[in-house]
Amino acid sequence: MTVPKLANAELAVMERLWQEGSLTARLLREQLYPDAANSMHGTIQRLLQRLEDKGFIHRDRDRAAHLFSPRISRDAYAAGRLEALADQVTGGSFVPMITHLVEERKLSDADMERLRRLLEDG
Amino acid sequence: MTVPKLANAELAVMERLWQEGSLTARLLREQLYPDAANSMHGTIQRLLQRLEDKGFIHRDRDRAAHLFSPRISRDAYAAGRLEALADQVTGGSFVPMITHLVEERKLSDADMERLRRLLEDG
DNA sequence: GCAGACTACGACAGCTTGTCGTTGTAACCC
DNA sequence: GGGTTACAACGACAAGCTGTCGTAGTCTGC
Repeated sequence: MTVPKLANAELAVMERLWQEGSLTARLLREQLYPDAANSMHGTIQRLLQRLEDKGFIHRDRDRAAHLFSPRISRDAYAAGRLEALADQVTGGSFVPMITHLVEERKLSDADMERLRRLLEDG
Repeated sequence: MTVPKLANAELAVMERLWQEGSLTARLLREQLYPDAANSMHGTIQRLLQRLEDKGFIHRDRDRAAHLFSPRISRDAYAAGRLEALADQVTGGSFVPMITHLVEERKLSDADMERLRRLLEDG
C-alpha cells in the first residue's frame, strides 16, 4: 500500500492543513476542538506525530512551536486511495468502477464533460 | 456510508462468491483454507453471518447446508467504495482524483481509450 | 434414534484509533 | 536567575473492529 489510509481524526487534521497550507499544533487545536479542554493538545501532538511517521506531513522545527505542512496534496491522497481500492477489488483497473458509475448515472453532466475534456487533452 | 467497507477476510469470501456465483459454507472453507483445521468452519460461518448482516450476500435456507450468493456485484462494490472515498476526501466529486491519475500517467493507454469510448456513448 | 454435518452464537486476542496524563524542555517576563 | 507559560515527546489505555475458536443446538438420512 503506497498511500496509507488516514483515520478520521487524522483526516480532519489533514483537511485543515490542506486548507491553510501550514499550521502549528496550537492553531490546529483551536480550529478542530474550539471549546475543548487543554488535554486535546496532547491528542493533536499524537495525531501529528503519527501523520509524520506515515509521511503525510512535514514538521518544521525551526521555531519553538513546530510548523506542520502537508507532504501530499488532497488529490494525490485521493488518487492513491483510489489506486489501492482498484488493486484490492478490480485487479488494478479503474475502468470497471467508473463504468459502473456512468451506467448508474452517478456522474453529473458537468463531471462527464470535464472528464471528456480531460481525456481528449491527454 | 451506503456501501460498508469489507474487511480482508470478508473480501476473500466475496471474491469466491463473485467468481463462483454461489457456494455453501463447506465449499468456501475448502477453497479459502484448503489445509486448515475444522475450526475454520466456525470462522466461515461467522464471516458469512456478518456479510449477511451488512447486506452483501443472500442466504438460501432451502437446503440443510445454506447456499450463499452475492447481493452486490464486484463492480457495484468498487463503485460504492469509490463514492465513499469521493464523499470523504474530495467533496463528492470524482474528477479531481481521476485528473490526478491522468496527470501522473497512472492510466494505461488502453484504459484511457476505454474511458473515452465510455464517455462518448453516455 | 444415532452419527455426521451444519447452524448459531458467545468469547476472546490482536490491532488500530482517539484520548489523556506525565515528564522534560524551550521561551519569556520580572 | 526564578517562576511561569507553552510546547514536545511518549507511555498508557479504553473502545471498536476483525479474525478465530469452542460449544451448544438442529437437521438429515439411514
